[in-house]
Amino acid sequence: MSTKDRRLRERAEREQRFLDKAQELIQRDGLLSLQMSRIAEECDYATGTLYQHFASKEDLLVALATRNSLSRVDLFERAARWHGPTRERMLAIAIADLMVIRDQPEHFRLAQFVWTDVIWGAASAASRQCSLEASAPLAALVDGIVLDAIAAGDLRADLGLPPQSVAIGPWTLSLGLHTLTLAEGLLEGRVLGDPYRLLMKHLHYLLNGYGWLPLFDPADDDALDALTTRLCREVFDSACPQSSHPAAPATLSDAPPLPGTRHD
Amino acid sequence: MSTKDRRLRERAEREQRFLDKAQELIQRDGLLSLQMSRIAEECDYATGTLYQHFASKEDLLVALATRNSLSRVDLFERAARWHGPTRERMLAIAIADLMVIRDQPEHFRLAQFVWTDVIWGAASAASRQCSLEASAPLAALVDGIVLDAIAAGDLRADLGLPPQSVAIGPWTLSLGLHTLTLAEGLLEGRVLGDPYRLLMKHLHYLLNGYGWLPLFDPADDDALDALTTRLCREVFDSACPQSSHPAAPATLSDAPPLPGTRHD
DNA sequence: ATCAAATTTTGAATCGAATTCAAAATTTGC
DNA sequence: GCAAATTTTGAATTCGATTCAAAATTTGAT
Repeated sequence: MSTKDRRLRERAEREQRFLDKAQELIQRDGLLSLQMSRIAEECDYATGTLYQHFASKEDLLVALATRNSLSRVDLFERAARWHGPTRERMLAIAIADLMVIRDQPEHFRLAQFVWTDVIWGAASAASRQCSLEASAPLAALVDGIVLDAIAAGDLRADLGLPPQSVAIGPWTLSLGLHTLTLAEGLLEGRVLGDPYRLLMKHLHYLLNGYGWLPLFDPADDDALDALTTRLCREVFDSACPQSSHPAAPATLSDAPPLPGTRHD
Repeated sequence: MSTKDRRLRERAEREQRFLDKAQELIQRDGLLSLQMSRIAEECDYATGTLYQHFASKEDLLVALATRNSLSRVDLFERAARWHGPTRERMLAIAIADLMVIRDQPEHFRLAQFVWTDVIWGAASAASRQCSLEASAPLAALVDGIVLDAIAAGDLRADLGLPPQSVAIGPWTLSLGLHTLTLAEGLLEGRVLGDPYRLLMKHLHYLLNGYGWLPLFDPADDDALDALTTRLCREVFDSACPQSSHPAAPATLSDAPPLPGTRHD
């Protein structure tokens, strides 16, 4: 029954085109002004057709965020499967995150918005489920690094945390800092640079706290930058997020402090 | 000119009543269904009057979030001014945060929503400025703890981070974990309990990573709970967030792992 | 106390955008 | 080639934020 297959495929393709267009419109006009009718119109479909794919705007946003996260699996896989010390593989995951923020800040903004109670709660259970399932492979990659680290003796087995929970630490640190950096808007312009070196520093301190070998002294800025740059190159063949901008790679001390806001 | 004063006071009072009502409606019907006209109506004012105080719904939300954060200053002050080891004072700040989440999860949900690019970006510059200023005192309290720690020799002075940036670490860790916990919705029901013990654990590992004395081994669950409980009691005269629920204070190992989703 | 100007309040009207749904078009099965 | 089933269409509906002209109130001067 190839006809049925074809229709299914065409339908899936159309869904992707809708998502592509949504992404494009968000990029162009911002998340705030995204209109369902505009998405449909620019794809040469009626509004109602769009609603055959996504039950609501929230569902579309969740689907887009889900697709975005899937598009990063290969980047994360590269980090996780890299043949290097377990600690450096975990760092590479964080760097992958930074690269995504550098290249597609919209992706993070969308994710941030979607995790919000208002959107997440308004999306259908099916969308949510789908989103959670899609992210399982990513989580598994990170968990795998932790397991390898324990197996290799780089990390104590008795941290009092299951491996998945260890991975939560670096993850929440990144999530929190990205949130502050983008939301505060005080760091705008110089998007990458200091806040992300700050993240790497805190990350090293956290890993040191776990006793994840080999320990590293993040106070040595030159060594920190060298390590980050090396990982970018060796793992991703990519320029380091920090040095990709013409901004201060040399000056370290005149970094303006992060904004002094409390979230709650 | 007392007449003018009175009018100003009455106006300020009315603004507070609007915010009170907004809070009440959010509590009752959720952030999603908050309606401007409803707020005005239930305060026995016309919609237009509400708009004399807040130029837009976004501005009202930012104002409410700002007020919420101000309402927590005394809690944070208690933690910061407590006479105890600097490390425990920093922990107390995190515990204060946990107590707020326990008692007013809506406050965090609102803050999370407001920091979102969509809302933050749509609010007036004045609202944003006001919000940032309001949070400066909170930030200063935390920074003070870091300074005290360095002065007391509990913390190296050469972490390679200005004091404000050290404070960012615990803060982002908390922010990130709260975000995951509330947004994922997978931990619903048993709101406090494991995820927040997890936070305390990671926090200790991070502080250990900084070398913040005295070091503490978070793998010892009993000691961890004892410390947290003691701080709740001594600093806040309050029940510990973790044990305030009838849920498992004894069982530790059967904790379900946190959800395995990646944010971006 | 009284009046005109200035200010504030009112809430119905406007407007924008998500969502629906009956009619039109297309596809399917025979 | 045709009737039933499915899909698409986009104008109509609906909801809710925002506006604004008219009504009410307050002010300041006499």
